[in-house]
Amino acid sequence: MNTTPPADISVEADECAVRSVDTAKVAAAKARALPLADVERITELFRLIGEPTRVRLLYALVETGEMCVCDLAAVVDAPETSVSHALRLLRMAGIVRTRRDGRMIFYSLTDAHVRLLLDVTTEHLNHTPAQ
Amino acid sequence: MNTTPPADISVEADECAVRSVDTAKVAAAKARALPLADVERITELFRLIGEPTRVRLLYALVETGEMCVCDLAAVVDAPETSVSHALRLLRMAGIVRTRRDGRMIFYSLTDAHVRLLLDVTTEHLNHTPAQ
DNA sequence: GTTATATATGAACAAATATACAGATATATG
DNA sequence: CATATATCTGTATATTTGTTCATATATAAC
Repeated sequence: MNTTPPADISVEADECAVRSVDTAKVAAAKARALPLADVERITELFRLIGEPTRVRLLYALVETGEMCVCDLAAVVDAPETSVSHALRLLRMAGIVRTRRDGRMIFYSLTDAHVRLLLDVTTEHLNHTPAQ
Repeated sequence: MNTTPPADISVEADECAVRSVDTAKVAAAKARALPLADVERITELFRLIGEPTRVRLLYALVETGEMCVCDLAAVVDAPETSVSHALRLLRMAGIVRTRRDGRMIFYSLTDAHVRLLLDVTTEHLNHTPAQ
């Protein structure tokens, strides 16, 4: 390995001199890095799922297909206003969609993507005891 | 309030009376709901991935296998202290693991789970134009 | 031993975010 | 029309969280 190569140390010409040890590896990682736009979309998706109430709302939709706001509020035992705010974030991100029927608005998952993410993760947790 | 319940409306006996429209669906969703411990673990995982620097760090590890802190800092162009803090969160959650070699500490993904999550999502984004 | 390097840790501060309350909108019903 | 219901929206606040700076630890080299 590159355990003792002081010959490999380099200083980049950026504004804030960044040291790197394995220059080739750094260059390769930079070359294959995700475009910023992709990073933002991925981050936004995971950030939105990463909150307890929203996870439970999404999971309820996975299980039931679609539900109205007040029923979702009943499932997660939270005020309808809070649930409405949470659903709005998920809807604006394209994670859930809405269908109006009279006074009620039914929410459902936009596609199978989030369901897959949750399934993969719950499956993984079943095989990985909590640390 | 509870006088003459029109058909399906019900009021639960909880502390903060929660209305529900489709009682059966609510009951089913509650019955199939994730255990709280699972909700917490899933939430924590997605929350940790849901931040731009950490996404980029994880993606760099996906691409290169393992890297030391200063090289990771070079890749994401952030101060080494920030990267160290970010990596600590990922390590405490069991998402990455460390290997010491001399003065340097090499980080890598603990298992294929996060790689799968990122792959599934980037694949999905490729087929879903930004809204 | 001392010095230099690589990383970790603690604390403080600013920015982001979830939550709760009040009020607004939209639809249904009489 | 007026009233009730289901949901939404705006705002304020309290909590969370990322970042930065200073300091500490651990290893290596001298």
